[in-house]
Amino acid sequence: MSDTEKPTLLVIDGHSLAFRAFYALPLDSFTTRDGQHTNAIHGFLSMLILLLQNEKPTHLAVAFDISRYSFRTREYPEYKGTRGETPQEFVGQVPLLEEALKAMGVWTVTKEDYEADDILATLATRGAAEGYEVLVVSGDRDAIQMVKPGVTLLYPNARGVSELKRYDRAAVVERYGIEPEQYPDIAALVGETSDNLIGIDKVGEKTAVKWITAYGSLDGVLEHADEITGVVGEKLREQKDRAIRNRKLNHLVTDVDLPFGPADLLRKPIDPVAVREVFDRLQFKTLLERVLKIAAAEQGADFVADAAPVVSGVPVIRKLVDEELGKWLSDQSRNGQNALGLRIASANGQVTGFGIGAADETAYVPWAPGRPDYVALESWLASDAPKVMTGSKAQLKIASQSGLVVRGIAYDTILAGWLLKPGSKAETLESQTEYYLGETLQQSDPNQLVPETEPASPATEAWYSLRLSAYLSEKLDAGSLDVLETIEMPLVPVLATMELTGITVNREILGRLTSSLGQTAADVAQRAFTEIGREINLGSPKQLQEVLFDQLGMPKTRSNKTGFSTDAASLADLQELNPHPFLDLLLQHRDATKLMQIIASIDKAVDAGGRVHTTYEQAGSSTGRIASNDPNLQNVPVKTEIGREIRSAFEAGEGFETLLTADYSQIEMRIMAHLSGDEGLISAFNEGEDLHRFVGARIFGVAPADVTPTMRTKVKAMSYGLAYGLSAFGLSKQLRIETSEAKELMADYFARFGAVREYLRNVVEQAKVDGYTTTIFGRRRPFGDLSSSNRVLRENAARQALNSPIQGTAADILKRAMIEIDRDMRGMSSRMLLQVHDELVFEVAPGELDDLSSIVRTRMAGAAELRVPLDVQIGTGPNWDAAAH
DNA sequence: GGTCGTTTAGC
DNA sequence: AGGCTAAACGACCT
Repeated sequence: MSDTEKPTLLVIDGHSLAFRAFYALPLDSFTTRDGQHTNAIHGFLSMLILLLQNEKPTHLAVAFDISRYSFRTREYPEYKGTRGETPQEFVGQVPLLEEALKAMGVWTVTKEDYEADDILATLATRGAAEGYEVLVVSGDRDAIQMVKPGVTLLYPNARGVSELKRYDRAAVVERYGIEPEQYPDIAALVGETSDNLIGIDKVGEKTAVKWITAYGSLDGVLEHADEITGVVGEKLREQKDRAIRNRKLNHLVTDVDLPFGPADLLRKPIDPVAVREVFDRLQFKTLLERVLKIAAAEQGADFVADAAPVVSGVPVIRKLVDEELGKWLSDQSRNGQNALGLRIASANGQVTGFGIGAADETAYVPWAPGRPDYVALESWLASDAPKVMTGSKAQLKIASQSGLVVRGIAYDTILAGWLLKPGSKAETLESQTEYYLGETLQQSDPNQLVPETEPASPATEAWYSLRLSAYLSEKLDAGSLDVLETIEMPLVPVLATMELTGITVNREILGRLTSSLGQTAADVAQRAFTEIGREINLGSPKQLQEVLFDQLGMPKTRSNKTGFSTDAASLADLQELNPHPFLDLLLQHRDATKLMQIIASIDKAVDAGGRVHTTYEQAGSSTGRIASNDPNLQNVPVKTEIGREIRSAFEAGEGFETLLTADYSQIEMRIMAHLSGDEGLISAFNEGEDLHRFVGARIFGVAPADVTPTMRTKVKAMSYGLAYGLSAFGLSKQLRIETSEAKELMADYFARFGAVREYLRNVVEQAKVDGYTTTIFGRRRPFGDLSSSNRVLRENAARQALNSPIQGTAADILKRAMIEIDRDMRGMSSRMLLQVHDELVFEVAPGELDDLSSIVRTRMAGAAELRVPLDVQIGTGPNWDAAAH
């Protein structure tokens, strides 16, 4: 803005514009994966962004109505009375819109007893008087009266809110044939349906304009009412009170008592971190980019993705040879007291160098195997001197493969960031630097042969890791920091070793299974095609729907986004209502192909040494669990006979005696017993009786010996379902019983185990107050939607909240056990291979079985002090299936 | 080639 | 209208 230009004040009627957007954009295309509708927010923000770009306002505010009641409804209760209930889908969007506006530095203003348009009129009047160029955005026609020199109205056209028509004085005259201040007089005569203001019968815009032009104002028209001839004249005289009332109500107040003036509405800077957070939640990608671009243009390049990197603060990189390095390391770390940032650089799986970051200095040491002068470096790496890394597990593995020992990894910013925000997308050093520090780290672009910009040095990266750790530690609460220090960090080398070790897989077994399954699949498919008289792709839900619902005319199943569900439960329902051989064949085909897929994913991961190496995702889940990928070894089939055959392909490696598996029995139920303090459940576990039998006996009022298998199945489903927030409806579906019976079952359960219900209720209540849940070891999971006005969202959040402490505590417990077991196994040749949520798999070296069994049992059982014992089942055998129990 | 939705394997 | 995952595939868009 140059000195000669006037400041621009932009004021927007929030509700009217958002509401217009709500009806202009299709609800379905603007809904997040969680079911939150966003069409009104999207429409509004995209309009706002255009305004920011085109109008470049210096001052900006969005006014909202507090409720639908104002001084107008007090004077005339029917005012706006024709408006139906505001749709819930809209109401739920308003708080989120306000959040987004806050993140964008936009003032939002309200005033009790007034409508947003009154605030706008007041600000417009004051703004024009104080020398602002005022732009008013409103979807309410009454806003026309605000137009005057210095005040322009931007009014959305019929198509939505993205195109705004400018009404200055001349445009109003051209469109309506009257001056802006005369508009309320016209509207008073004609009436306004949307406000439930009825006008004079037979008087439309044309007549009203003619009269006002002739007599100057509504008062003039009423004074000369006698002179107006014809039926309309009669109506005017008869109904003039309507016009007077309308005029009173459609007059916008221009002197609302506001605690702020135009000057106070100076725009605040856009907060890129907050904007990212809110827009991510809303799943607005394009809008996010547009906002960040505006932020870059307005606020400088500091924190914006495509902006130039900030280099000013990054210390100079020193290249030090060994003796100097040794001194430098000990100086910078104060003899290993202070943590230093570390980045292990590599190419093609080979270490190429080490970046080290201290507070004000950084160093880079290129590395090649076999060079003799790394004594100081290697001794520092192998020492307990604390090191801060970002993504330590992958780097540790590479170092390991290059024969380097790295110890003392005290902090990983990826894990810290995950504990702060579990469940968000996996972070990288680049994304964390940008998100938390607001700076851009140049990364090498693998798609560019000749890079335009030099990627950041590992030394710079190490320095950023160190800075990030300081920032994150400040953000983390004590409990999360404790989880980081005592669980997640010690687990890193344990997982790294497990990944490097891998597990032996017998490919012959897999091969045999694949060919037999392939045979079955082809066979079943042929028979299925015969049944329906044509060949389709059985894997295409779309083609299946055609066959099932069009060709075979079966009853429609549960609907989903692409039509009707064809999942196993739906097909089972169909089989009951409308038996057909095709259904069964289809299920068999699905079964066979699914197993083949799983086998293929394992088989193609077997390395030259006959072992598969999964990668554990330590910082990905929302609850604290570890995930396994590439291949996923946590979903290897087990429930069916063929599944167990697949498991039998996982064998003890050459030179090892046997596999050993150890798992917790009913750990989640035990945690629930502990957390709820339910005496009934606690005694069930303490007596060591079969849990479901014990609970069944209580619920059905019979002796434990008389609990039938049917009763046990029901109780088991019930118990497990509780920790997931299962409803009576869900239980009835699963057990294929009547909802009424499921309800009774739940009532009986809670009658006997009332503390469980009490606990589950409390978890959600407490989470609503705190905004997060906690495991018994202090791991947190945040929840924002527990008070959402959107029912689906709110109830989903409640179920997640009641499950999180249970699932999360179970995850904590096994992680703690793994750390202890790994420590106890030092010096042994046996190895920990796999983790499957409540199970560990080991490879046992000759002669170590007894020792290992005892270590595993002791450490797993002792990983937490609960009010019930932790029961550990151990089994051994030549393969994973045989070692199961 | 990327993203979304559906389905299904495990806990 | 049951929590947490990974993966494959089809469908659709660019």
